[in-house]
Amino acid sequence: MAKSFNFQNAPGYLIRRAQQLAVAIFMEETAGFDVTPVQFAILNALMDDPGEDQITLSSRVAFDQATFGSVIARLEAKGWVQRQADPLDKRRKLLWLTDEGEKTALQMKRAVGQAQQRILAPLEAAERNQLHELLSKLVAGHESAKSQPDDGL
Amino acid sequence: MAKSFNFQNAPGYLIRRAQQLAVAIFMEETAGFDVTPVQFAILNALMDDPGEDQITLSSRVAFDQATFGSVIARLEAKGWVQRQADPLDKRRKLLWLTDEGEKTALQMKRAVGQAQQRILAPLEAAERNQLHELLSKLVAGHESAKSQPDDGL
DNA sequence: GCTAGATGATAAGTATGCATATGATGCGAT
DNA sequence: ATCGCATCATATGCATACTTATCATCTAGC
Repeated sequence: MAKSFNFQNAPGYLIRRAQQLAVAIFMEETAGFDVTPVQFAILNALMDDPGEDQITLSSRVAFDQATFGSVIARLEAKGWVQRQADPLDKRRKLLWLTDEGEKTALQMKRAVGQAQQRILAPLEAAERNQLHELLSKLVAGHESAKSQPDDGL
Repeated sequence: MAKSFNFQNAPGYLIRRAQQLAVAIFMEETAGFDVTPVQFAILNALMDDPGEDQITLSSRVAFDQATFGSVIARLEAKGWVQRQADPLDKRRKLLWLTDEGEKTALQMKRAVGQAQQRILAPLEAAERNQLHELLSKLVAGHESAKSQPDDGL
């Protein structure tokens, strides 16, 4: 019937829609904190690894380094993150959570957890596990393919 | 171990990563066409429904209307889309593919199809179907929740 | 017909997301 | 020690995404 590509069934389209939903739900649940998914991921990663440099941290949260600086600047402006030059390598800037940043991040955890629940709400428990495994496999597969140029396709 | 939320296992994080991968693969496969996933979706939708107005079309491709105008402007600048005021309702601008736009969109189809294949490459055939169904259910579930309970679809 | 509210489109502002370039710095080889 | 190259951070530019506001136009209700 349609001479066009049925984009609504394409995985790329479904993934984009899922991403829209996930972000919208995250923003709803964390309304009042003035935080975005990426900003929370950064705060969270900094809780586990304080003093990390921007490059290392940006790769940990799968974020491009170009935008990363401006995101950090916003977190710094909110008083949640501190930036400090590495005395051993002046190219680097190391990052720490402020006390305020850590306190706020911990307060957000409940809302973020509820957002993750709400994202999966339309699925049964078994289906949630399935989706998690499939997405993990998908992401992991492409990540290993990226690092191995001749992985045999 | 970690006092932080394990964001790398959160569905929101996995969906964001999947979206990054999907867009990157799309751009690789369609390199040379100078097109983005959203732009292709618009061209594609216009093939099926020529003469649609921007609001209707933006909801069909799940795109916010504010950005939609600028995307259309880029497609217009490339000579792929024509915009024309609706004589029956001067608020509306109706959209058509140009001959060039239609020709190019058809040429892109193969590359887009290959991108979709590559996105799913890490999964087995059965898993691809599973993922498709789970994402469809997820998206559909949130869409019905968003609309009125008695909207009858 | 006239006006109040709804609707289509655009504008402005913020925040990713990515590619490329640039400057500062570190490091290895000579 | 210095030169060449790699690395970290930043800057620039484009393209989504979303929110709110504004303007023009349409339509309903009277």
